Amino acid sequence: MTNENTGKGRVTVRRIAEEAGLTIGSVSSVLNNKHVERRISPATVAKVRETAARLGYMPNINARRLRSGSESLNTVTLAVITSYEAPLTLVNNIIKAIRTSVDQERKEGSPYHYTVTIEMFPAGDLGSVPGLLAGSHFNAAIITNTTPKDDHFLQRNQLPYPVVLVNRATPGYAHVYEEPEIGASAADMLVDAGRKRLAVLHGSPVTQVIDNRTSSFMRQVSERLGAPVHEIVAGTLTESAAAEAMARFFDGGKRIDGLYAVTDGMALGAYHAIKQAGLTIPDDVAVVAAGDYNFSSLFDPPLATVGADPREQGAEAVRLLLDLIHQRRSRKTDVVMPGNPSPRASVGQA
Amino acid sequence: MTNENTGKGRVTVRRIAEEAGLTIGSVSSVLNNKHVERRISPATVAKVRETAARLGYMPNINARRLRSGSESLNTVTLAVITSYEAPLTLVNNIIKAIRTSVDQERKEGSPYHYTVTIEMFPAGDLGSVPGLLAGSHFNAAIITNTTPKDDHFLQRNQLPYPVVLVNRATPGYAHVYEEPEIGASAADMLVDAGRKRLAVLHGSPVTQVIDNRTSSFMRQVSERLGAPVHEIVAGTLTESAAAEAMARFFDGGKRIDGLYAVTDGMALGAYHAIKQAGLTIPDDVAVVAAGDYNFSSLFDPPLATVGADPREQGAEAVRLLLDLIHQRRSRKTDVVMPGNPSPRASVGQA
DNA sequence: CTGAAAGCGCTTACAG
DNA sequence: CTGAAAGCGCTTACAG
Repeated sequence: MTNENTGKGRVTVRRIAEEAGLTIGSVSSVLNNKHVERRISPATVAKVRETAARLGYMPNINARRLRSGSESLNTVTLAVITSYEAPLTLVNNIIKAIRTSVDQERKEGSPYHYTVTIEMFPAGDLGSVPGLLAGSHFNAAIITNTTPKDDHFLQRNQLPYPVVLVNRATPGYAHVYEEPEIGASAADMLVDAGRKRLAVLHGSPVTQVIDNRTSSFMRQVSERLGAPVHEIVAGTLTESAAAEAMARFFDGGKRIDGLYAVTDGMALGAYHAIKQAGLTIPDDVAVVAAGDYNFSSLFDPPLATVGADPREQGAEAVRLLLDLIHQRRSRKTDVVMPGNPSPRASVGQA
Repeated sequence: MTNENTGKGRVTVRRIAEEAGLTIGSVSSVLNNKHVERRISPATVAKVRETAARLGYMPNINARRLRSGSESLNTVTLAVITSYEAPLTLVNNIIKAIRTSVDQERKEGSPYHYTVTIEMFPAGDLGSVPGLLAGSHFNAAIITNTTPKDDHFLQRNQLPYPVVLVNRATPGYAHVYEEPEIGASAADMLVDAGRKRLAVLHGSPVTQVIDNRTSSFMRQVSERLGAPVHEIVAGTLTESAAAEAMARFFDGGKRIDGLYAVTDGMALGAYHAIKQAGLTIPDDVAVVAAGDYNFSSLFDPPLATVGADPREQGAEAVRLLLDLIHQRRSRKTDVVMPGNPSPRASVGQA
């Protein structure tokens, strides 16, 4: 059952042909199930199959696609690049949007065929993505969930193909990002509801968008109340990490009457901890979040949110990338996604 | 700003060379930023860049990777294939698991480099995935969220490369699937809690796993209570569709005291509708769900679940696929993920 | 039925 | 500084 290919580099059709005493043409025909039309003898077929299996042959996909002609000609490879610490919510929205846009293009008669690859990198190490600098792995990319270190990397190395950065403004690239004053509307919602002792709940990795959401909140609170804001920091951006961080905060005996969570997933964790602490929402603690999921209105009580619509953001990023590819928009285009403040029961509003 | 390439097929280095009066070697060197070491004149550099931009040149990634030598040699392309109607939760878990497994392999000195592509197909039209039959687009695949029609397709056309089917047993392939009696444990939980008027909440697309979850529940209820089960069918498997379907059900004046939702996302929607109807969980309606997310315990009240751990399932699928690739396990391997019944407050348990 | 050869688009030594 | 050529691994006419 074990692969017999030992230390001779990857197995190729040539290797199989040598091993089986045949030509590469015959080998290829059998491997592509063309042996019937090519009238290859059963013995040869069997020998090729046996040898390929024994050596653990895996075709070189690049060679196959290159050779397979017309289809390869119009293939555009799109990469969705994300740090792997970050939630995949945004990536999901991007993938779905690619699907939609590409279907649309095809209906309009576009000759292109798109392939989507996912690349993940450890936050701060964007440079480790293979083919990133050379452009040897994809024709265009949407990059998201970068840290400041990654942003510096992008600024030093202008990538030589169409790129859309989501949620981060770095000179020289096209961007789609959430209006940076999202946090200020959150602050307004809480202050307008008469809340005075406020906290912000955030966590790692601190991407640009998380940082914006946090700092614009703190700035606005300081401006309106002149009071400091508690910073509650979770280990990660997950629901459970948020619940733990909130529980620790309450265990420390601290009290607040208004909370801003930088994602609605974290708000779900916060809801749990608040209720566990015997407090009610919104009477004891009003809660507002920036939105990433699409079901905040189903929370109990329905969660007030201030973020940009993440589906629309994914769609916009894909639209922009395709426009860059087809040279319909400039590489310096910036699209700002407006916040969509939705006061709901969690801040005492219907 | 518009692409000047009109109707002459895709632009290649050759085309740029002709257009600029140069050789393809020079063109390639400039496009790869090798013009300094190759001491190419500034005039030539400018001309190449201008021409490439004007024609809207996009390199053929397959040719680049093929030519770029050693790296291409050991590249294995993995596809994650899913119907695009289905939630991407499982796909996320698979992608994360690939990342983990691949990192692990590299630490152990594997010479392979993995590339991940995502392919989506309209439920029931798996055959539309490019390169699926020929194996010309990837070396191995994890396929999930198939409908019975897709399963028939797979059975008729045995794919000529390693494949792992997730949540569906089709002859001739390796599988990872949830223990099919999940629904029975859900029924037991509700019946043991003294509930008698039960309903199941499900929706489209009806994949094998959704069907299993539903039918094993109905069978077990019928066996233990001898009573019929209400079937509440949502338009899709989303949270909001579930909320709407439940609201319609209650509006119709129907009453139940126990609900089984086939995903926990749907349970979230159901929670909302139940509370809206002025009912309490679990006193009026006990709720249990099969789990796809990882935060059911943060629901209010914490949601009882019966599903297999989706992260573990993703990890297992990837492990199996890599084993098939390296010929360490047989193509007929079946991995059954045991259910993990977690009674929680939503069925009246601590 | 099988072998020998062309060529996909590209990069990179090598020779001038 | 630039041109001409080899060759990545593969598939597919074409000639026997």
